[in-house]
Amino acid sequence: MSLTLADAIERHILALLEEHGEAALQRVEVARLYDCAPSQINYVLATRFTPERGFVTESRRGGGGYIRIVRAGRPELPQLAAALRQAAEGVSEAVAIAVVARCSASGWLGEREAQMLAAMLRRDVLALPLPERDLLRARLLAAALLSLGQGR
Amino acid sequence: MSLTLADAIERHILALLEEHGEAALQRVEVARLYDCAPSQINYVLATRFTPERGFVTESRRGGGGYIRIVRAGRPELPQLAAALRQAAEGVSEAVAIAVVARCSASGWLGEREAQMLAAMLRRDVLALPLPERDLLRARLLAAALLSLGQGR
DNA sequence: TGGGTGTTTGACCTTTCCTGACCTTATTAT
DNA sequence: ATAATAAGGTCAGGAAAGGTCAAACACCCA
Repeated sequence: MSLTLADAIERHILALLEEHGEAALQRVEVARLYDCAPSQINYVLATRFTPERGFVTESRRGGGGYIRIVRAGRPELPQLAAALRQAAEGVSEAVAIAVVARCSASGWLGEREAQMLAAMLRRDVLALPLPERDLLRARLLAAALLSLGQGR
Repeated sequence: MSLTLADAIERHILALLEEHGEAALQRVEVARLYDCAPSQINYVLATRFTPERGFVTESRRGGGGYIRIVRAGRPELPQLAAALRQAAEGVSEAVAIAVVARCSASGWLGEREAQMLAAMLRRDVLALPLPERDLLRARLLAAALLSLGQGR
């Protein structure tokens, strides 16, 4: 049960989250603190603070750059979104419309939100050849539902 | 999170806008106030007070010169959508976010709708190679805004 | 022992910020 | 008129972040 560097950094970030409700950090600083390559921070974010696990990250480059991690709120929608993301075969237009309709009916999506989503997920808007199109649609739907899970 | 010089100047201008409905300033004065190069003001204007974000700037050179910044009126959704669709180069993530923010600020998009759109238009969600990615983003954004324009 | 999974690094890239040298335009003094 | 002066504009370039990706490494476990 060796504590890897990645684990240590994960705890570091979790502690910050616990204490302040959000974790704001500078990549180089954390890297220096743990004496590792800066890209190691990206690895930790990519493997542990993913949307599937209920985290949202935001960052800015350049002078005064930063990385911010926050917890996503309600668990139900993110789970639905995670399921969608794992739909490796992608999501057809018909299925997507059905999902949107169900979310709308149950109150998760407003009338306008549902309409907007449906418009964006159309075949002719995505306009990609078929294996990729359904995959993209799945990613879009997942991103949309996930984003709602984080309140605000 | 470090406030950069550009951020500080942005706030300065926003405060003026908030207070007087417009911001009229002299480039050298502001530069002196923040102890920076005058061209820094142009940088702030070029990156933050753009048409995409709903600002209009006007200026005059020579003696008695000035810079004036005002908020633009409410954008017309169908026209915005048409412009987006015809953007031959596509739409970068930065521009897309700016457009969404502007529509949100002007009341066309609700908070949740803006959040959802921003999440869907991210690079890593679209996940396509670069010429196509920006084109797809343009189509998605246009479809979304247009769908709302229809409902009126 | 060999293959798979997860970790770590380093080289290279993109974005953002900020300045300084040089240019253009308007006003004012001669 | 012309020259001096007083604005603002442009652009290239350097510095300061964070991002990406492939390759090397490490640790299981059949």
